[in-house]
Amino acid sequence: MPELPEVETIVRDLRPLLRGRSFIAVQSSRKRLRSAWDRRWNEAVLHRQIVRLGRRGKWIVIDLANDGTPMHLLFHMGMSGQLRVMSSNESPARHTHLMFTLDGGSQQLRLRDPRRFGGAALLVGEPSLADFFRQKKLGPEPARISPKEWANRLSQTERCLKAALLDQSLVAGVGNIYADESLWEASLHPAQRACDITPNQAESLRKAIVKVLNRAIEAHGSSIRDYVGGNGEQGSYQQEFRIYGRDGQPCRRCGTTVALVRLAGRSSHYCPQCQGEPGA
DNA sequence: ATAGGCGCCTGCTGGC
DNA sequence: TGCCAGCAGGCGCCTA
Repeated sequence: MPELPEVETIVRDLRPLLRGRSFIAVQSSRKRLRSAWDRRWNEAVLHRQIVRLGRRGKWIVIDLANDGTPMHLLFHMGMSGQLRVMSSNESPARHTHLMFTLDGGSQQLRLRDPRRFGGAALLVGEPSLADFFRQKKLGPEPARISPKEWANRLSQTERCLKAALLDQSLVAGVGNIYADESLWEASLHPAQRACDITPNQAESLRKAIVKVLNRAIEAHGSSIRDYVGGNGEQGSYQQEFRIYGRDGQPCRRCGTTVALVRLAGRSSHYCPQCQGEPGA
């Protein structure tokens, strides 16, 4: 589930709750996560000050103090992940896989992930954080990419726009919801070949992505099923969807019935009128 | 080398 | 009412 706006919301929620604090105990379940947690890390993260919380693509990055050697605690939410600070008294919800008890003992940072497509990792020293993301082939942040580089990246793939936007190596953080929302915003058809669009279209798409992601962050993300922020609260951007999940309903721009197709193995919603047909 | 398909998991929904 | 197929916000591996 969580795409860039949801992950950013989790980070913003957790930052004031975690910064400056440390873990005094870690409990891990035996269920294997896609990004598997090594039980030896339970000990390694203890008693280190949490220095910084950030985000890269859909990854949450927590820096721990470690005498000059970098130590990064990473989380990925997959499709159904939740990362929240909760009271230690609260009994863990089903599918809670990691629990980090905070100093003082009364609160815990908990990772819950029913589908287990997410996970966590600890990077100590080398490989560096940059190497980790290089190995993952993680592309640039949408807000940082230059118009020129963006147009260049799109021009180099024959895949359809929808598949290109979902490719984390082309641009980091966009998932199925915000790909559809951005393509609608830019009036571009999801099946259009990325290399076929004009420089002007590429630029309007870049702006649309940044605009949609920023609006979603302001709304604390989209809560469809599982998603909640780092404080357990739901987002509200699902109320502002222009196209995602609206198949069969009238387009908010022109009233034409919103269509649903399958592209890159994912459901893709678009308006046949104002997003045109590819090549048309 | 690139692009598409499948599998990994659990839970919920809709149709029969 | 109950069952089961199909589908869900992601991503890595395999194949053509």
